[in-house]
Amino acid sequence: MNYDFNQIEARWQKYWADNNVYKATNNSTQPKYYILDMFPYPSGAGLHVGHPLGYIATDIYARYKRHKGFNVLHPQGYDSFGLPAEQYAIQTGQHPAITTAENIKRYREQLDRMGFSFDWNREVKTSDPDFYKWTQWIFLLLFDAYYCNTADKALPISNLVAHLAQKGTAALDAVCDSNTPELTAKEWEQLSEEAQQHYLLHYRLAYLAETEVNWCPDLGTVLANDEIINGVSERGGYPVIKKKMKQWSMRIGAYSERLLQGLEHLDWPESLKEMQRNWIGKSKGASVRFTVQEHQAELEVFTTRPDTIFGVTFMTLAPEHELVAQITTEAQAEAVTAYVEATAQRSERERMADVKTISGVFTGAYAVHPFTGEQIPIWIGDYVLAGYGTGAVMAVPCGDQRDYDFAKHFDIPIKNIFEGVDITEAAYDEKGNTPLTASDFLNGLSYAKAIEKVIAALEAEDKGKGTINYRLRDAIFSRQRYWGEPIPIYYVNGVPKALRQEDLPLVLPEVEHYLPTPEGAPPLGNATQWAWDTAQHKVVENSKIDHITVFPLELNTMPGWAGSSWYFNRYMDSGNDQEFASAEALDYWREVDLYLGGSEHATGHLLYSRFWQKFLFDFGFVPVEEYAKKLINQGMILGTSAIIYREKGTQHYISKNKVGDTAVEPIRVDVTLVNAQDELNLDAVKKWQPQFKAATFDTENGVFLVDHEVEKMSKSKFNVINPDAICESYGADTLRMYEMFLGPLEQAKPWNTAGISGVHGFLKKFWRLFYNHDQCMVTDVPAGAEERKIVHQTIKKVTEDIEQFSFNTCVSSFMICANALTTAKCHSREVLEPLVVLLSPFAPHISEELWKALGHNSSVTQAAYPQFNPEWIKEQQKNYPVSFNGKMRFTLALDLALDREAITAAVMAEPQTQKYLDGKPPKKVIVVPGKIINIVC
RNA sequence: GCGGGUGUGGUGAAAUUGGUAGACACGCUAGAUUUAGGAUCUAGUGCUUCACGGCGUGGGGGUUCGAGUCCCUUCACCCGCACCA
Repeated sequence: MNYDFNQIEARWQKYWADNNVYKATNNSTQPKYYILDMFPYPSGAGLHVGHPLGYIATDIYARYKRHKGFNVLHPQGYDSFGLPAEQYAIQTGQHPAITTAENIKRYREQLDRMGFSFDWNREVKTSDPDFYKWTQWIFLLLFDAYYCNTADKALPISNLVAHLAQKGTAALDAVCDSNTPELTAKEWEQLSEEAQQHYLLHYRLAYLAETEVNWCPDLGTVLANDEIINGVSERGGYPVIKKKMKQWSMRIGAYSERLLQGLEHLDWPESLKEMQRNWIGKSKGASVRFTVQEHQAELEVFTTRPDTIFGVTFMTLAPEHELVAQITTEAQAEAVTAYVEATAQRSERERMADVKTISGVFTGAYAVHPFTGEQIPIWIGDYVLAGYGTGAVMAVPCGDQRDYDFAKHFDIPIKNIFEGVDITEAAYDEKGNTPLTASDFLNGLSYAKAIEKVIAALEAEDKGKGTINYRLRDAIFSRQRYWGEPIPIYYVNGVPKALRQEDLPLVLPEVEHYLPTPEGAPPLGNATQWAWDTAQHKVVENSKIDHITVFPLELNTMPGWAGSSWYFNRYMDSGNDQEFASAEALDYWREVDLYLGGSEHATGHLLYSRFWQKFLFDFGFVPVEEYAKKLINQGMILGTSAIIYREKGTQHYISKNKVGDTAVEPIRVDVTLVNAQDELNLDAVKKWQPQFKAATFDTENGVFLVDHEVEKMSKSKFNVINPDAICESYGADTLRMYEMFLGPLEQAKPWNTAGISGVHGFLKKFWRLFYNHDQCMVTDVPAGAEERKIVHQTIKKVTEDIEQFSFNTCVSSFMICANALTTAKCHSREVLEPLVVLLSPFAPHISEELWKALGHNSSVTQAAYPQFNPEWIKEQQKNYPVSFNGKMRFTLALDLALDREAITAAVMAEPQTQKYLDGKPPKKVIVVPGKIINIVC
């Protein structure tokens, strides 16, 4: 019987599915272990070889943990709401649900082909109403909550209402919008019901507000900060501009400190934790209030350097700052309006591109210095960001380079407050011990002391206070899209009202067009039929007009990260239609023990999901505040694109080495059209795309050579390698082991199939330890000492390496072991049996088959993990001959040893050693296992 | 600019965490076997030298009996953030 992987793999995959082998139970006497992959978005391109890398790693670990006696939860699902399916719908009219279902089917086939041990009974899809019912439910929970700083947790909004009714905003310490007016209890009572509801929006954790948003005109939607990369949209790379819009937001800022503190105890990659810390961007400083001359207004600024307050020579406001219109003098009005408009029209990208150009305009207004009473001119400049701090800065040109440059550019005076420091060329921005001068009561003080003193003074005079500022901004939660969760809100006279829990899910309605309505409403405005009626809770049939006009529904949908912010809890109890998961299930599984996914989610999904988890924890719905104990980022598998050169403006292509000085442009061609020698298949390329039909090719030595570039694997770059093809020619077990063998899990690496034959050869060699053609080779003859040793070494090494997720070295260990047993012609059951179990997490199909060859009737999945036997090792080590060869050197007569401590003990017990030491204890014993021993006296 | 990371043969990479650097695999060379093979097996393969030997973990310096590993310095590349007051 030869190693017929295709037949073996298909058979065992069917067996596992038919027998529900990997079903996890929610109660077990075994310890639990929850292993999770970041679930994929099912794209139309299907899986490429990069996707399974993480799934293979978690699958190995899951299977290992099962052997070790754990009740393992290893689920999989789909993040199935998203842009590509919707854009396909816009182009073709095909409902995104159909596209998505097709893609999921394809994904599932590909995943099954690789032999993963997922518990598919628990599959989730974020676009499934049974799932998004609970996404909507959590949204309403957030809508119905505010953040109480006193309790340092989220509380029901009813608590806030009670407080307002009793004391107004007095003694209220809660997170709210910066423009929230203060109220007395009486004023609160006098507000109309509507006004009260509007007022509460300042506090709700899911709230509706007029905010500055990132608007992407080409996508026709707003985007969150993490969805913008280098000033353009993450999806599609379209320009993004700032715009004021009424949008739903999530008050994630309320959790800034807890999100920051929570990182301390997480076993996550340091780089990723650092990214989150930077994103949260905590900075300590002070807020200072400046009064504006001839206006009632006060100008509040945030500064990390309140010690430099006597160096202030001007103020700068962001062009979007709300005071701009109010304080600008008539003389300056024209210039200011022009500047504000010009800034608004610049895209985020343009604004980022020329940070060097200094621009700004004087408002004509003056602020009053809180200590000196001096007049300070108020300017506008786009180097001040509207979204950070208060959108206004006190400019200290002597201590801040940007203020310095601005002052120089506009000829604003610069006042030096640093003793003995030369600022004729640049600002002095070090936080050193340089004493302050010309700073009244701060004179002579260093940085730290001055900050302390000035904050005390500000607080004493009620002109400011010590404060902490976070860069983290509230997350915009509305998207003007069709293919997302409907927001379960309706409006009564413009006041947002929550749907009742029994009205959920608010099912996504059918629409004829997936684009915004002619009136500019989001795509849901096209819906003529909602399965929901506001007042009577009846199904509305063709009567949208009445109800929608009376009680319009929210037409925005939720962003892509809504469903992924809590899905890990759903797997614990995915079939539950009463709760998002039962308390019992949540108590049993608690949290994800191992989470694996890419680092690109650092400031998106991984931050939002921590936020939602903390919120659910505050309300007692989940038992733990952090949902992922340990997280590993797998490195991306990169593709190698094939590049050919086209002479500019022609259809003439030139082989790689003949390009020379010719002006050419690089064109990507499909990598599958290129052979291992970098030669392009010219016939195939002419058929591949019409533009090559009439092309001419300048070859060298009769062949056309291509150039390469290593980059992200993507359909648009024609460099995608499909795992199905690898499975077809080598089998899933080879693919699994080869992907692990490629290099360390965390490292990014280009895909190449150069080494795959080595791994495949190992499996064939391993097979031949059991079968020689039709003859089963397994014997009951005991193995020799050498063979036992190598097997025990392999058990020890592989087990240790799995625990450290060092799967590439595991594969090497298996190869070494197989080579040794082959050379020794050892077919002893005694050593083959533990090896099969050891190998089964990596190559489950072949292991099942060989387990059967050993005479077992059950699946290898149920087998106990082989134990490294220290007793046996000790027994062996008694026989290690040790020879003394010189003053400080011993050589052990073995090629490899197992345990450094054991060898040290053995050597110390040697009479030769005792003689050498002459009764004195050694200073240090240095052992290189199996090799050399040095004893230092 | 700030933060994080990586530099080891022709290639992917190991290195028991301070202990024979290059395990294992690809590739390459030679040979065996086979009708043939992208099959299997054997031997060799860091550089240099006919050889003894010498040199080797981006460069320079240091600590140590001993450094790829620790410290200082410098260079190169990758990733993230970036007018954050």
